[in-house]
Amino acid sequence: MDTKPSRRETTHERIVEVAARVLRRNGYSGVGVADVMKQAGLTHGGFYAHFPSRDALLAEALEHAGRDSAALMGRRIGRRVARGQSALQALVESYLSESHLREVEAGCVVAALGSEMHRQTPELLEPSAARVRGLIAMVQQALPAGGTPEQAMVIAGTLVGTLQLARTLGDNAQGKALLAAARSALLAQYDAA
Amino acid sequence: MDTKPSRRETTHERIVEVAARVLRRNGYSGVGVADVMKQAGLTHGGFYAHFPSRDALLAEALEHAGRDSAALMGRRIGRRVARGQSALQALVESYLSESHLREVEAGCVVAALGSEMHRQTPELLEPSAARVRGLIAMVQQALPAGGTPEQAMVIAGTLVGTLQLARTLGDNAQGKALLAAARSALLAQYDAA
DNA sequence: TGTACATCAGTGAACGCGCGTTCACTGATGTAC
DNA sequence: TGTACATCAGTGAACGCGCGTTCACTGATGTAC
Repeated sequence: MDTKPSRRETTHERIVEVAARVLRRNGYSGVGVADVMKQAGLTHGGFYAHFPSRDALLAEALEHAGRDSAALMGRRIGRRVARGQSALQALVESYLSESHLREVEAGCVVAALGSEMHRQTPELLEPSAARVRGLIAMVQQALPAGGTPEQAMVIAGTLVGTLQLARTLGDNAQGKALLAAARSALLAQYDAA
Repeated sequence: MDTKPSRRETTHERIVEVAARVLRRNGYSGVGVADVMKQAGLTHGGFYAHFPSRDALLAEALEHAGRDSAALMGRRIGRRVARGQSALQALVESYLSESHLREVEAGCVVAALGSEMHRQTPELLEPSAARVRGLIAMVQQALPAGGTPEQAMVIAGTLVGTLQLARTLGDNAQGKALLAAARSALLAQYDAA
């Protein structure tokens, strides 16, 4: 059923992909129309043939970034589960990995934007809140049988907060110590094993 | 020993106080020189008699915001301890309170800026990282005897992440449920009682 | 205590720059016959 | 299959605005005698 995407659709998608990475790397206010278009191989004038406004791009970029990082996380979790880890252990160790510490622009959008989300206009707040709900749902799915929504919320908060603090302290012993502390605490408390 | 502060020092302090609030409310990029000066009752031209650059103001504002919110939190914790709560319970319930959910501009600077900190230039990154270490130290002090640095790190991460997610979901049932879930989980796990 | 002058905090206009947005135009794609 | 034309994606110059920063100036504070 999928018809081949038009040139226009391909370009649109490419702009959103670039924006989804820039958004995570630089934050909401760090996404510039001209910069994104340039990275997509275009000139900035054509932007408004694709989006009614910069905010409309950001809203699409948020969704794309959410799907993108969930897919990446899903692949990593899958590999760990195939090696015998529980779903929760795979999630916690993937999320609180040193790769995720470094790969901001491909990583969790909630960790990348968490402290800025509540300040956005409704047009961006709603899709941002949806990313938070999505993260909590992802954690919930990884919980062992009997895991409660409350547990999923707390774990999601711990993942996001710990990753942010670790990124601030840096890709060094201090940051890694934070990740390691949270990994072992979460697994000791919530993993069925 | 303190000599009365000069007019210049009083003004300087007032500018920093305003900036410390604006910084938490609007984020790093939301602090404008003209806006801060206006809120301090001045015109923007005088700014560079007080600070070599906007970044220098932000560095001072970070420190001020850290002391400011630590002092506020300290007072609230003191009142709860006087009523018989443990230090950890007082910290957790103050930090994850609905007041703190709402009072962004007087609240924890790490929660307010967490996801933006790692993107700052060294001049701002270092004072930001110092705020993170300060928060972890504050948690450590509230832990019961035998509490480890690793526990302090995880609790700090959970506090910061949960507050951010709750703020994003809003001052409503969803946000409050997040706070409540984290309060009971943390106390069940780490409070000596 | 009172006056004259030097110092200094703050004013307000101006600057250069980057950004989001608009728009007339161009060159390529694709359709009609 | 080939040509003529319409459609459409992308170009690049220009706009208005806000921002950080500079600077000559003013009015108030405080010191010297």
